[in-house]
Amino acid sequence: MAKAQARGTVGNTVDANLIAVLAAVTGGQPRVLTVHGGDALPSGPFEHAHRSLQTGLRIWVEQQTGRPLGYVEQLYTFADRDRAEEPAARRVISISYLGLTREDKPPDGQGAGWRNWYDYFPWEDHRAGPPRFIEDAIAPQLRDWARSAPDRKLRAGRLQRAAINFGLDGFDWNEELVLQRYELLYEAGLAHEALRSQSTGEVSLTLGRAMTADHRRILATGIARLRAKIKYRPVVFELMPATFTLLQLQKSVEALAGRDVHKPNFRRLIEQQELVEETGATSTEAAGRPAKLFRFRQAVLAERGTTGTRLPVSRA
Amino acid sequence: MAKAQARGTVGNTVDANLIAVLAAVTGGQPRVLTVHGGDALPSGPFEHAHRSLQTGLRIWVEQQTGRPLGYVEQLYTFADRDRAEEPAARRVISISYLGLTREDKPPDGQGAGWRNWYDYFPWEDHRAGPPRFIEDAIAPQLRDWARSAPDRKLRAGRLQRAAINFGLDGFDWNEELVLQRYELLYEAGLAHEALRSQSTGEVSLTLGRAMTADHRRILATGIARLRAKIKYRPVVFELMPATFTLLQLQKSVEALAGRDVHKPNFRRLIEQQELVEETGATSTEAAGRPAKLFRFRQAVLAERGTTGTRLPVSRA
DNA sequence: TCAAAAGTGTTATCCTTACACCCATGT
DNA sequence: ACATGGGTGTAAGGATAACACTTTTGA
Repeated sequence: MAKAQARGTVGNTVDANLIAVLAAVTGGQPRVLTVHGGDALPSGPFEHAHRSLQTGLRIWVEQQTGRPLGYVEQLYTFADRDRAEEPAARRVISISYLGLTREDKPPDGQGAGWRNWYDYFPWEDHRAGPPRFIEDAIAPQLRDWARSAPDRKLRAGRLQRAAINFGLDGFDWNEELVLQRYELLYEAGLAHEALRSQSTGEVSLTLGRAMTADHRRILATGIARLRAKIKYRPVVFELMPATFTLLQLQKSVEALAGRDVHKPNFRRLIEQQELVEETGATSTEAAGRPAKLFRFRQAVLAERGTTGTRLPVSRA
Repeated sequence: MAKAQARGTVGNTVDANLIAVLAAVTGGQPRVLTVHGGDALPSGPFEHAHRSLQTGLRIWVEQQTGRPLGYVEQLYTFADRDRAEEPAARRVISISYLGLTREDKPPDGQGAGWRNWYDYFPWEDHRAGPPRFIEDAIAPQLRDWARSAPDRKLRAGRLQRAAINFGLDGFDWNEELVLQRYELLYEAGLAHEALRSQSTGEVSLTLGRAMTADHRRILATGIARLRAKIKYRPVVFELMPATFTLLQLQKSVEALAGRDVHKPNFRRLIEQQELVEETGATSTEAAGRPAKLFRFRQAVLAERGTTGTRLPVSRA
């Protein structure tokens, strides 16, 4: 039965590369772990000694960051030659993962550090409403690009894609379309990573920091996955300290989703779903009335195979 | 920046294998394409000549089945040694895909053929209510397995997992937990593919046909993904002929989801979402009053980046 | 006339979202 | 007093699921 796998494989071996989008939330901001002085995701080769891809990844990340890896899920595997920088004498397959941690201590040397992920995707942060530069700077450039299409139909298609993805012309903003937006900007020539080296090395405030190779695409994939996931799986808690107030929890969700949430309804939703339990203690860290401290009810992971954290978005 | 990728890769090359879950719906039954006389999924090596993983997969599947591949999405990549059959002198990475087609003509030779996927997962078909053998045969075996756990806590955990996954003890059936159910049976020693060769070669009517290597796990992953996806993306139409009646559409959805749907509400939901448009023609194929023929409104793919086909399930 | 399928009308219920408001604490 | 955050009540609107019923065809 395994004959087909043996046939024709000679000379077609590849290198397998593991690459991680490691996310945390600190100070109300979503962060991603970068290495090599920033702008590269941690990665390393999959070795024969590794029992599985995930264990290989864990080993690598722990070596590079000095921190154990908690929740991990696979993102995507690719081997496209399109965007490779080198002519590639040998073929490389990249298997990407999303990991969630708490940014409790600074990562070990080697240029590793945490970075606000909106540095790379400024247009994704709608917590104070849609950033003005979407209408002012991005939309015009996308419309120019649309107009440059050879035929009428293609032009209309491009305009519509821009409108849907960026919430223009009456379309609602959909925070999950992170990857589609990045791909659109890339297609429109507004996100080529090469731009960085050509220019002064300065970073565009509206079009974001570039990253090594196609790491920004992988990061976009990770953010999109996380934004979708927080709505139906209780993964936010992987990013929270052991105890937290409901406002802290809300701020974390908002940081990830990039949009504001309706406070009273958020609290009801969380409590009604019995995702958390009171610790009995209260916090006076923030101004105002002391808040009850909560902890995640680990039991829910066993009780429900499914279940998540719905977001009562604020349409205002 | 690519230094980390170069370091330490020597001697760690692997073979990359592409493997496909190809689904169709015919005669109201969900089918999966198998090769080698059945019980193996089509697969083949990823070659350096392939521009990307997906193109490699398309080439392979088209060779093995003589049919072009339509909608394709990546499922999962794995390299676990756990379930490998051979001691594995060389390491193999398998990248699995889900593809959707129409089973219009029989596939070309080489032992390829379409098989009802419930042959492999009999417990997944709840279209006529939960199969009686879940309570009669599967549940008792799972409870025995739970009882065999060394400590009290583990026993309780196993019982609860069984209940959640198979809809026992008052839990609702959740059709998306296909993979979790298979993994549970596997863990409980009820789904080891090895059983087939040990026994008379006969197939258990309640525990399903076995497949080569870990292909059944991959198939479970594909079914789970498809069942989740039909609820928020209009993918069913990939499996439908150019024109169809609403009942045919409903039957296809039911075949995939493995559960019945409320007819009047399903029709309203589909029409209200404007996923389809009338062709003007009617069909008298089935008994009863002639039904209007519809076609998928291709425009929706452009109009919405998102949107799907909700299921108004029949709780009866 | 009956079976089989196509369709329509309507209702009860729940969930989502929003609005309005009060409470407790520190400065 | 007031700013800041905590917390409760409730109502409008929409979506979901169910029930009851009529219509059109072929056998």
